[in-house]
Amino acid sequence: MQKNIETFITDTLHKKGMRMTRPKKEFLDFFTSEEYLKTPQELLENIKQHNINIGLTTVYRMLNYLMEAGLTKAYSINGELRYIFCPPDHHYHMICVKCLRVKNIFDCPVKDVKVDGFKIQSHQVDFFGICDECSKKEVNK
Amino acid sequence: MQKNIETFITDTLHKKGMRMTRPKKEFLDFFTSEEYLKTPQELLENIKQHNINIGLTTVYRMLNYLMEAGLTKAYSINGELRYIFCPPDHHYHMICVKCLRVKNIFDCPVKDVKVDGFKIQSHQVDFFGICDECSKKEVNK
DNA sequence: CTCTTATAGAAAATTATTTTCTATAACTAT
DNA sequence: ATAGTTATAGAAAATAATTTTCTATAAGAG
Repeated sequence: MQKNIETFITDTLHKKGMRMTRPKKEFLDFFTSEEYLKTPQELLENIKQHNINIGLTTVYRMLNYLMEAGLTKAYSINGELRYIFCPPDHHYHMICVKCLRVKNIFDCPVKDVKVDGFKIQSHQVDFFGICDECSKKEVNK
Repeated sequence: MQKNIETFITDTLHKKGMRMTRPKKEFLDFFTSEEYLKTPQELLENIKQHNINIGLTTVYRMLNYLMEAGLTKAYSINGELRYIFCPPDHHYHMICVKCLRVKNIFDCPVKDVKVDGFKIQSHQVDFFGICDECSKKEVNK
């Protein structure tokens, strides 16, 4: 976890009277630098593989908190909810449909416009494709 | 449900050895013309309000089937999975963040391109905003 | 119209998620 | 630093969401 993200999240927590603790840090340390869409279970397992012990409840609580804070996004893939950390100012996702790797894309060309009677408030653009590594693995590219 | 959609889905079902039945038709009749993101429970309730009786299991089975067929999309909103029917050739969604109304937008300006090592295979663009009706209801527009 | 087989839906089983509870640890004020 | 206050972690229990099982029924083929 980059220092600035940790500081940012710690400040956000404090504004709500919440505390930055070891389990939260351990979770964020892993989650904020994870590149793949993961289920809560997978996140816990991955973290435990690093010999770090936190509870599943903490994973759920952090995911809920980060979702509310707009710092995480959930995708329903094959009936499973999978999560990815979203840096504060990201706009696009590039998602590999094979390995579920996600890349954040920051530059946003879309302006505030009115479409078909709707005032645009926010937007998300998600591209689904094959990442370079999965391309290499393909027999029939 | 428009005739052409029903025919299209019936054909798709038959290709898999599945049958078009009264409960499936009742569900599709409602779901394919529903404009708002709904939970499975809500869909069932709405259908029952029309004095039509189908089971929750059928709702889940149809949603799973339509998701697989690419004819439905799920959004995780406030921790709830909400579904919307997607016509075969839609590309964009306009989603009202207040009432969860969804409009399909068909024209797609995005081409097959390679971005940051990813070959784009499909994409989705989801705009979140305030629909015209919710705009009218707002005190502070 | 008959026959074969997918189906609906109730109930049970399973899975995912949230809540409860209490010892512990984080921050505040001394 | 240290003591006091209160949010917290995480296990267990509770709940909610979803899937599976099972069998009478109905769809569609011939």
